[in-house]
Amino acid sequence: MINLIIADDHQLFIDGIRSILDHELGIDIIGEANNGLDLLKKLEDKPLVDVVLTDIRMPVVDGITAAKLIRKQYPKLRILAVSMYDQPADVIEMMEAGAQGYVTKNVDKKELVEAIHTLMNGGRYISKNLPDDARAWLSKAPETEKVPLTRREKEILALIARGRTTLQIAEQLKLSKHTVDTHRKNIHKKLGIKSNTGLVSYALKYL
Amino acid sequence: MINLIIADDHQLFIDGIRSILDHELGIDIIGEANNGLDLLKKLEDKPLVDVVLTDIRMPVVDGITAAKLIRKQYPKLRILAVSMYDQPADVIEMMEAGAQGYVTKNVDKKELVEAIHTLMNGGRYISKNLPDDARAWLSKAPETEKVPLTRREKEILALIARGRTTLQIAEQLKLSKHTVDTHRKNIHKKLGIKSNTGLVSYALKYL
DNA sequence: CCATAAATACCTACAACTAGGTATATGCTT
DNA sequence: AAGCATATACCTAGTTGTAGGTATTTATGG
Repeated sequence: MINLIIADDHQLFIDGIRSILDHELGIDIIGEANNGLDLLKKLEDKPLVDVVLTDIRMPVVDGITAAKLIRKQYPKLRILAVSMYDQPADVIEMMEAGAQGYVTKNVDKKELVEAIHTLMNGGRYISKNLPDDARAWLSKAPETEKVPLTRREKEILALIARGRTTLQIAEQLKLSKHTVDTHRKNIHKKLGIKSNTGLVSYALKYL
Repeated sequence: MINLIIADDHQLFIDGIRSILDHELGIDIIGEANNGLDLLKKLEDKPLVDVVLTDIRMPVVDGITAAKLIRKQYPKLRILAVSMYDQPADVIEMMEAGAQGYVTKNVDKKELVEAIHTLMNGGRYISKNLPDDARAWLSKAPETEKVPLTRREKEILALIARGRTTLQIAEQLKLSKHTVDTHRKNIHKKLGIKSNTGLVSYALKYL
């Protein structure tokens, strides 16, 4: 089940997306927001969100700014921009801000669902009707899954993956157990993983 | 560091092995026993043993019987038979009982150390001076790392590897949390792994 | 049918992890 | 110099895991 949240300043558009995705198996709309700030607030409450579907121009906090903040706070979250604008500059700005996908508001249901699934599978998506200049961004920007862990955090993650306990890591690195604990909590938060067992599978795959 | 324990009813032989391995870097003799029963008792106290070096004919409980029991209780333990007998029947019986290696008592230090290291690296070893009939067993018996986990245990291991907690697993399988707990402890014991993080890496590799 | 293996469930005690804070020092960057 | 990220350390509270038991019921193999 893919949990998503929609942010757009036009309620009618949100309702439209709802009616389109409502009967789509495996996709569940678990929240909506009318601007970027509202979106960020909603994300705090909902730990289960997988994908954010957002407009790029919104009041209070725009979608691009929101994307940048989301990228930092919830790096595991997938961001799909849905916009009226098809200027390459907009697309590129939004993708650089941290979105993994960009579709215009006139895509059909099939392409929207395809984009969502592509994102969930770790891919990126720019809708087919966008100018080549925009779509070219996909090949220009290397698909580096930026793991925003610091050096220390990576070091500690590696030790957790090798089965060390917090206390053992603290001894080995000559740190207080509190410090290691804090690092571990920060890793949990950054990766959106809530347990050490989850960290092990992550580390074995991506480290 | 490889921790090993020697079992032989001739103290002189044990002392001989000690003097041979004493200055071998990376190998530490942490115990000895004079019969199979004694060996099993020693193993209960010493959780760090990697390799058991054992005679096949011993009083009280013989080496073959001991090997069978060890195989069940400590599946991760490597058993190297060291025997005067070079009859293929003896070799095969001991290997079937669960030994991973078999050397005669007249191997030199070099071959003994080689055998130990081969076992530690997951391989099997039958000393070169043994009859071809005996050595042929290696190719006949498929090297299946028997994972002695039951169906239920594998099921639970898989769920642990997916990050589920004991309680979540209990709910999913409609069991008491105590039951899941017991299974988890049995898995720990069988695999010689002491933590769930360790189980995750094991499961991702071998399951 | 009997013995053993497998699966089930409970107990105690302690260790480790999870989740929410706060706070300070340091070094890099603008 | 101010701001930000990083690394460090501590607090409370509650949950989960680890390690040692015991014990009963349900297959299953001989």
